[in-house]
Amino acid sequence: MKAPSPREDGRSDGHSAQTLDHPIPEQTLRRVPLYHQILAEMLVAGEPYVSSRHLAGFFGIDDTQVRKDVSLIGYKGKPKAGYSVSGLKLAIEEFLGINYENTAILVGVGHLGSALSQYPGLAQYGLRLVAIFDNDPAKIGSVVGGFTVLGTESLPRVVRSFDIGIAIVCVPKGAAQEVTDRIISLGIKAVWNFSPTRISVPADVVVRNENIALGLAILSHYMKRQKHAGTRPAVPASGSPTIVG
Amino acid sequence: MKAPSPREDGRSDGHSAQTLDHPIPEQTLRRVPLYHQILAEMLVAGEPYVSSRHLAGFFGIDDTQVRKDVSLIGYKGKPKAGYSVSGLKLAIEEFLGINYENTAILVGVGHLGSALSQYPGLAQYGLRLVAIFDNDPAKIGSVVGGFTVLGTESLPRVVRSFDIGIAIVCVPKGAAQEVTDRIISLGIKAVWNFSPTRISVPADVVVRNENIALGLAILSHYMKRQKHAGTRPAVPASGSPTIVG
DNA sequence: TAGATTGTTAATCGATTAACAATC
DNA sequence: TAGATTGTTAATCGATTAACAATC
Repeated sequence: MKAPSPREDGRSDGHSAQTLDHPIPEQTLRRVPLYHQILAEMLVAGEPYVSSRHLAGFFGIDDTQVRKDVSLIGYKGKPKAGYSVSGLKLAIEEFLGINYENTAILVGVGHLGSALSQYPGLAQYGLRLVAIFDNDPAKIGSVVGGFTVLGTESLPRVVRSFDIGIAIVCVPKGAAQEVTDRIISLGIKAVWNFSPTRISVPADVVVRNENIALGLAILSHYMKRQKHAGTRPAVPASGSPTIVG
Repeated sequence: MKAPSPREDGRSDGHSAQTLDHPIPEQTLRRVPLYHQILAEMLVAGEPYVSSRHLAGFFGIDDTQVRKDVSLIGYKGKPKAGYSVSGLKLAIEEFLGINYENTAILVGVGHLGSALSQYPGLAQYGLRLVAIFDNDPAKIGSVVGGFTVLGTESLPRVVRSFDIGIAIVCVPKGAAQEVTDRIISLGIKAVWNFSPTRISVPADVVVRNENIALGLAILSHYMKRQKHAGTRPAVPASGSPTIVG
């Protein structure tokens, strides 16, 4: 198997469009959506202000870390009061770009694709699903989550008419790269890949390879360690929470 | 909203059981499952050896990084030849604990729970799903992915009879903490949480909070940056791939 | 005002990368 | 053997945490 050589063929399998310059640390980018989640719950609970210390407590991190992250996204708090919950939440949304509505299509209406097409979290983060596709004649024409499943021959027409920004790929392993190449040839610049394999894209396209099973592998390792840890004396009250992406 | 105080109440929302000592860097733990995925594909392709340089190429990282990671999991390569694909793959499986069969239950048979109960990737990583549960009378008794949906009153019986290790939680936001507490009271020590909220667990329980929408937030930020990056001259051939968990 | 909290600079810590001897 | 590749120690880089002045 040949490894991709991004320097030669201009393809990469990461957020290559981002790597041109790095003003925002990757770790900050991982934490910010977590803050957003807490802030959304606080807003519902009607809490007007939150301190960096309080926010840090949810993740077992240092409060300086929170202040630095907030500073990086360009939001200012009030000394003594803390951060405005609604203000910081909005600033994060602006920073992440989740209040711009992004139109999306989904390709591959299997179990996972079907679940995603009905997942309320997508709309919550500004994603508007416009159409779903499959190449199985038995599925084409059926209705899933309010969408009529279209055949892949309709891809060019739909992508052009709706100015689609994101393609969600949920096809089987063997079809993932081929489907992705085809979608990209239609002009789509962002791919959210849920197929159980990594895909490569040209340097001007953003891709995020999700792999649900990878999370299981990490969980599995911690379970194994925990079993063995039981044989050693436990150190009480020293376990602080860890964020594991 | 009150932040959890792990030092006081012994609860945390991370892999607290792991934080007692840290022999393995968190970043290594994130990369190792990615290596495994590539090695699995290479094994199918019949390639006997792989060099650290080749493996590193898939992720745009330094080959020294790969050698250090491999060294941390305790596997040895052959100078000049590289690593045995099957040997390293097996060593990773041993290290992650994914060749020990873990029995699991799944609670909450909504769209996502239903998709997960039929996801072939679970078995691939050593997870054996034993039963699925819901509290909706309309779902109880129906068959999803080969499992008859059980009512939650059957939880104690099933957990005890099958020595269940992992609970996969796919219930709505409002029910997640309550369901988790109940499961833990039955003796389960690992929770894989797919509900769209963070859950807290006692220090001796391992939890992994997955949130599909967080990935979308990160992708969204990169898309936004990419749009703006178009106004600056692009630096060609410098974009190396980035792993974004 | 006094006290609490932000924002930022400096110090520490950990992770990545470079250098290179050991090995086949 | 010569050349390629591992394994590991040292140097660099980046991220976290500590310290503290500024602010309300």
